[in-house]
Formats: sequence, C-alpha cells, structure tokens
Amino acid sequence: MASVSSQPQFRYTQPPSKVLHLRNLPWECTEEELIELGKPFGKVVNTKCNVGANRNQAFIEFADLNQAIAMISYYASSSEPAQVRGKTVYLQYSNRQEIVNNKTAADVAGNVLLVTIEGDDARLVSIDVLHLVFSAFGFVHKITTFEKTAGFQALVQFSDAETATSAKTALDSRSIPRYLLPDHVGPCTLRITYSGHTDLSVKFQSHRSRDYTNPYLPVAPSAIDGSGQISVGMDGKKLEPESNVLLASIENMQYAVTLDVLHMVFSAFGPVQKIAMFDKNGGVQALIQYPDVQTAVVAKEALEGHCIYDGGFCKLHISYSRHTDLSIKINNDRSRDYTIPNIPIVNSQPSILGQQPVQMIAPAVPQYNGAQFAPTDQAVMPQPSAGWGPTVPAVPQSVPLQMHNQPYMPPGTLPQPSQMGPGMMQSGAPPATLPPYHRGHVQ
DNA sequence: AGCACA
Repeated sequence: MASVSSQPQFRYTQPPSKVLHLRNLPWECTEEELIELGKPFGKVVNTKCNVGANRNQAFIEFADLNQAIAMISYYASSSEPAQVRGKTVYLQYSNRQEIVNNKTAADVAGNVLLVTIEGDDARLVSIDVLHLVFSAFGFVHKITTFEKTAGFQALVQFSDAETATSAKTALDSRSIPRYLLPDHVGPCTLRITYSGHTDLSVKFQSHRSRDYTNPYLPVAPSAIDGSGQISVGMDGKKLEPESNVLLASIENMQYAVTLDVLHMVFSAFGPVQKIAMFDKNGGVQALIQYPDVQTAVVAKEALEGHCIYDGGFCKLHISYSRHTDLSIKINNDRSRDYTIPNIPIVNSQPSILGQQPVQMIAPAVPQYNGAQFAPTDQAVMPQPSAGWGPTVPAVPQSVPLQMHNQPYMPPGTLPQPSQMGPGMMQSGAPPATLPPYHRGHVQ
C-alpha cells in the first residue's frame, strides 16, 4: 500500500480552491465577520462558520478562484495576519471545491432556540427555571421540553431572532446558576443552537410545555389535581397546588428575622405585595404574597431549604399557602401591605435602612440599583427593576443572571464578604442584584 | 491550529 494519496492536508501544497478553510477563529464567529474578512478580495458567495469540534473553524467560498488566490496570496506576504476580533486567523485552500449544505437550522438565526441541558440531573431542571433564565433577555412566548437522544432538551420561543440571539450568546455553554436549582441537583450546562421552528405548538399548560402568551390555554389533564391547579412536577411527582402566596417557616432562628429582611429576600424574585408574620408551633412563620403564581414558584424553588444566614441559621422551609390574597389590616412590624401607599406604619422602624440586618446584607449585594436599599419612609417599595416577573420586559443590556460553568457557591451560604454579622445566604443574593454579565469578553 | 452535514 502506497501512502501517497492520503497525506495530511497540513501542507502549503493544497491545490487552489474557491473555498478557503479558516482556523483559530474566535468562538462563535459569525458569518458577517467572515464576509467582512473576504470582501476585500472578491465576492463571497457562501460561508460556513462554527465548524469543527471547537466550532472555531470556518469556510469562505468566493465567486471566483482568482479571488481566493488573491486572499491567500495577500496574507502569505502580509506582515499583518488575517484577524477576526483581533484574533489571528489561519487560512488555506480547502480540500473541497465548494461549500456544501451550507446552512442547517442550527446556523440560521431564528426566534426559537434549541436548548440542550447537560448534566446528570438535567431532567430535574424545571420549566419554570428555564423560563426564568431565558426571560432575562425578553418575553418568552413558549417553552416545550422533551427527551431525545441528545438528552433533555427544550425549545424556547422568543418574539424575534434578535432577542433569541442575545439569549443564545449570553447563555450558550454556561451553567444554570446554583441558586436557581434545588440543593440536590448537580450542575446543568446549557448548549444552545437555533431551532428551525418559528412558532411552537403548545396544546396544554403542563409540566412539559407552557404557552406564556395564552393564559387561557387549558391545563393538561395529566397535570391537574382536584383543585384544578398544576400538581405534577417535572419528575412526575405530585406537588402541592401552586399558589401566589408562599408560607415560609424559619427553622433555627438564632438571629432576628424581620419583616424587612423577608421582604428583601423574597423581592429578589419579583414584587412582593404583602407579608404577614406570625408565631406558630413555637417558631416564626410568614406568608408572602406575589402578584402571580409564576413568581412564587420560582421564589420557592430558589429559596427552599436555604438559610438566611451562614452557619445554618434561619433555614427557610417554604410551601404554597392556600391563600391567594392576604388581608393585611394594619401595617406594623409583623405585617405589611406594599401595594397600598401612604398607610401609616404603626410601631415600625422608619426606614428599612435601619440598624442591623440590612447593613449586614448590603455588602453581599454589589451593584444593585439601590432602590431597594434607599431609605423609604413610605411603606411602598419601588418595583424591582429587572425583569424577574414573568411578564416584565427584560433589560437587554445587562443580564441579571450570573452564569458560570462552575456552580459558584456551596448551597445555602455566601462567602463572608461582610464585615459584620452572619453572611447573607446565597439565595438571598437576588438574581437581580448580581453584577451584570459583561458581554464581549474574549473567550 | 489542521476540513463540515440533522
């Protein structure tokens, strides 16, 4: 057997081709960037980006062979290498004569994303958590989840390709923040491509699919219990009926948990309308009312079992209340209606920036817009700024979630950044208060 | 830094 024809291609002896092979591209290079790169030498008729295992290779096809030769020749003798986003790109003739099968659905920017959730516990990621994660970039119309050979996957539908692209860019290859997942769930990494779909068909609201544009859509029979509420979790386990009101009991309460502390903790997930605290069974419990069930679900999932303070102090146990609207008769240090302005607060601290707990917490929450910590003599708190409510539009410029490939903290605690007192819990570092994710950093 | 596809 002669080893003639199967020589490695890494030669300077590739025969010319209209198609150039590019390597060492920056991660997730776009075809616009490829066209820019080739344009000075001729007409780029086709491109293919994100090629190869690392998705850092690409092809450019010129209309004419001489144009490809011009580009190769130029960079062969240039002192400046070809660059994309400041990164040197290596060029050579491709061993093929044309780009075939250029665009797959995954390459064409569309309004629907195909999300693969990787990780041993991927199946335990609820549709509500996915909704929360993707809502940071814009209104999520629909989500469907399903199991394929690729694993646990979801289709997430946005209004338009631009919004979908911003979500894809920020979230692809990142992990769902730990604080959004139950304690026992391992890391879950998101792999995102575009889907060919433009409009998902969601027949029922269920644990597998949701249509957020249509609140009147019937709930899947399989997910209904006697009270008519969704009662089946992702894993098929029965759940207590969801409610917009949460019942939180506080275990091991070594430190005083005030109304304001609760308000701050629970406001991380959406506007808190009302809180009522009371003693029960020798412990303290509180009812926390959100405007909608979605927000309560997310808050419950994020906070359940977490401690407000380091060291296992003030551990929260959260369940759904049967209440839907609390009746707050008086605003005092045990109960408050944040929806009614100008009701005098009886027997209360004048400001939530009061003495102890808030100051303790503040250092753990960098870069918040400050609204929540501003002294307020009224009982009314400003609406949280970021789009954590299911229907609140997101702030496209900053991504409130911190997505890390490494889960960033042991559950239930924060590192101790504060100079005094016990640290605030991790879950209490509200998503909306985290430093914005900075785009454009070099990978 | 080394040739792809749903």
